[in-house]
Amino acid sequence: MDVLGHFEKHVRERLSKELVLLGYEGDLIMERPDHEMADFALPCFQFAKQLRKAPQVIAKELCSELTPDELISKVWEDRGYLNFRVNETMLGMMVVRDALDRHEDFGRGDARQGRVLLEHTSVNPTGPIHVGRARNPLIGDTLARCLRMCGHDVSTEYYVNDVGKQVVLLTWALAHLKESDVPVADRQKDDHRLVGYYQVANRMMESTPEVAADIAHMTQRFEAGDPEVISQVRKTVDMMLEGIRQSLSDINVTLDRYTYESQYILDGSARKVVDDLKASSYAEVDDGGYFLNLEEFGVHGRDTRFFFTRKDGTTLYTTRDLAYHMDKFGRADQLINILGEDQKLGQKQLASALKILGKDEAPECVFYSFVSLPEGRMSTRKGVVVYLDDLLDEAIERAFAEVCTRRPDLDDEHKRQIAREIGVGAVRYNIIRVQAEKQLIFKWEEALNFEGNSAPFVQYAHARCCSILRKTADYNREADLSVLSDPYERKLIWILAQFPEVVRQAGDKRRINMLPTYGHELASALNQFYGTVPVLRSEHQDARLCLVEAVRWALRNTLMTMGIAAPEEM
RNA sequence: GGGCGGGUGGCCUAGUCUGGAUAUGGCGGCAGCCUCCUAAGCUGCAGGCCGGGGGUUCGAAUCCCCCCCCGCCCGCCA
Repeated sequence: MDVLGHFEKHVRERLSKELVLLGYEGDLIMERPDHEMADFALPCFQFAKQLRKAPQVIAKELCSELTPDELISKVWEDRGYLNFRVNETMLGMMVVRDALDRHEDFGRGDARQGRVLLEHTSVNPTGPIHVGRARNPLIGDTLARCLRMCGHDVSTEYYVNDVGKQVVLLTWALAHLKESDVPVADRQKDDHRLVGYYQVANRMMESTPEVAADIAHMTQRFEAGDPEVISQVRKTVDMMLEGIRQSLSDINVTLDRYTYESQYILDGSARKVVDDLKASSYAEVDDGGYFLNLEEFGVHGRDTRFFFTRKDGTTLYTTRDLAYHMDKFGRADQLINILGEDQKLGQKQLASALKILGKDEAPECVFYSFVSLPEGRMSTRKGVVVYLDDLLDEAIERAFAEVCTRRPDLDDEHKRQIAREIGVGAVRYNIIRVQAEKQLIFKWEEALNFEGNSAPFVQYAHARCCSILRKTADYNREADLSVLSDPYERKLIWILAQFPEVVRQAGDKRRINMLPTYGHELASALNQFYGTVPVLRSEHQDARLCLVEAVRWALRNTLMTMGIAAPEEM
């Protein structure tokens, strides 16, 4: 158990014992008030009814029984609250020691049972990733890192949509359009080069019936299993996917596995899903197309009919997705999907269908709202987009300019390295820091924010720690930490001590936005300490160096779980 | 029409699950701080009927009901 958790458990145990003596049975709720107020607080209103006493009286009675001990330095009553101050010296010694002993494992939870399969990104390979969709890989990758930090065994997966009209259309475009037919791409990466073909072909399909018929014919050949078309489509998808993979890699996102949708047609598992569903009592037919009646699964109105075959008997996207989920359940104990909010109904229907197929668990979903532009929604098809690659380039370029003015002493390669780490960090941080359900409007000046609540702020605090540590050849890591009693030191220790708990909660609650919030808070406390309390050449130099190194590990580990580099100088 | 999610100072945002003591921070604004460990920093000031209305409660940003605004979804598409 983490150090602060140990303190809290101790307080709870002592409280429970006293409450039993007072005649109270039941749970007790403790709070973490503002640090200036107290460390732990017990609102005694919760006991008033059962004990038939005023909260103030209960608090006073508890207060007189709960004498300070090794872990608790102060207990006092205040308007019905019983407040606690922990023994800050003890907390400081224990938590700094923990960080200095465990380094990159500081904050890491004990190994947990079961394999987690986290599906994220899974964007259609029809164009480069735009910032509207970038929320998906960033939430997914950060959650994966966070869950691993919590002690889970996590593997990540991208479901590649290589079946259907969209990819056939793109394939058709590559075969029938000349380079001169499409606008010149801004960059030579295949995803950017190819998206122009996709956009032009979409317009042609809408305006000229012959093209639409041609593409429809190609789609039929594809679905009939024509090996030539299938291999052509696969080739196109792989080109596009390589570009997407590169973009993901540029923002520190790598996936453990790419699973192609076509696999489930080829291996017959989609067909098996159709057969199994047809055999169920929920299956009905309308004009040759089979659907499930989901009335009793709480899916009402027009959404009740959940089709799983076309009238010609071929499978649908949803059918393949069912086969994919059956496959995933065979490979993991727990499924998590990161999805856009437009997938909610589909996931509900999918969960019902899985139940019909005999699975009693449903995948857990994290939904996010879309990022839009001030002008409205982004669309790859219409070309109304800001691509992730462009945002990233801009961020890195601005960071580079900033590094050049601040650190002219560094060589060019080093400056570029730091600029990359800052640019990537800023982009990741700004998307991750807001709650997933909140709708975002993309604004360049916000996405490129390098001050205040931003990645560079946290990275800078880390670099400051490194800078101090770098200036001392060596120091006594066994120094007496009980001298750390300055208010800024105590505040810093208190926030440092929250780290393991923050990681745990961010993972368990799937609320990764707690990580940037915490990172900012810790960095801010470090900056305040830095500005007020001298470390080098001070009377408590070694103890303070221990604290700085402990904070450095916490900052580094916070940044790492967000997929953001922790530069040693900037 | 139905379903789901958001609404917190000028702008953005934490907290809502698990109700508690003066609602978290940032941006922007104003005023200060670099002979001292990197000023991507620090300090101070101004700015809030937590969308509106009812209810539950000793106590509501948080729970319940109604309403308003914004987003998303409601294809034999993917």
